[in-house]
Amino acid sequence: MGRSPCCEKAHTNKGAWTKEEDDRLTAYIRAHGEGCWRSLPKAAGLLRCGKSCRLRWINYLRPDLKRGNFTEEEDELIIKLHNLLGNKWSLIAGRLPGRTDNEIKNYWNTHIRRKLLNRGIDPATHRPINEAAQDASTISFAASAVKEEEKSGYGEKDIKRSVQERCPDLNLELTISPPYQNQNEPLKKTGVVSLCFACSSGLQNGKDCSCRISSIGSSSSTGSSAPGYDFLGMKSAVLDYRSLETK
DNA sequence: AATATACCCAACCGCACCCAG
DNA sequence: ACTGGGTGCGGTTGGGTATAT
Repeated sequence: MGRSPCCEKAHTNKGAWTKEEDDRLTAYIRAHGEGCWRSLPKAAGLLRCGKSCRLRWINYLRPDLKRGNFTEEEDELIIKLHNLLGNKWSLIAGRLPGRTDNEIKNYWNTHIRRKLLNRGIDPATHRPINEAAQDASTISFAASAVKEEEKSGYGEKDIKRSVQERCPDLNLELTISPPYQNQNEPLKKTGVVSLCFACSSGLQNGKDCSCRISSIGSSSSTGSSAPGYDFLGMKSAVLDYRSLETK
């Protein structure tokens, strides 16, 4: 059977958009708003697939887009979010106003990957490359949940549902486990260790480390005795995902 | 100056999810 | 419960541009 194609490919333009097409699309969306992408091309007089129109608008024509280079702060935020979320570019983009998932994905693949590799960090696991190779254990909640479910023999849908059940609407109240804890390194006597991103990525006391002072004597805002980790500037063992809503 | 190579990014493709019927 | 249309997402590709040889 198969699904019907999203558009009549024989009569649609492909490739780069012309100025005229951009103008038509922009004018139409300004007049009628977003949505109904399937019927939009015809209504707007465009020989384009609806998906293509949506992509062009979202990634290029939207007036609230922030063009230009990523700042150092954006870089670090992307790295932190990727460490937590993995390749969930749309979720990451949701935390970077004016940036699109496609833009962030491209930026990750062309700049940040290399940046992390230069730091000796595996961009996939956010752990030092040599150790990431030795131990492929997971670093994110979702990934570890998937791994657990895989062991138990559930299918992909079950896995996703399970993650979703644990994280309804991604309003997750997660306890973030440290991405890596060197077994040979004893915990600080207080038993409460607040790790900055550099440390949690395996660069303890590196030049990017910002927790050398805060790691002593700080405690989790939850008041629990569990170790707290400084993530996204929140010295807490719990990350509230309600602030990570999707677009 | 010409050619090769690397890099960047817009756009495409296929799949999965959501939801109305 | 099932089906199919609409939409969103992530991976990949291809063409343009910059840099190296």
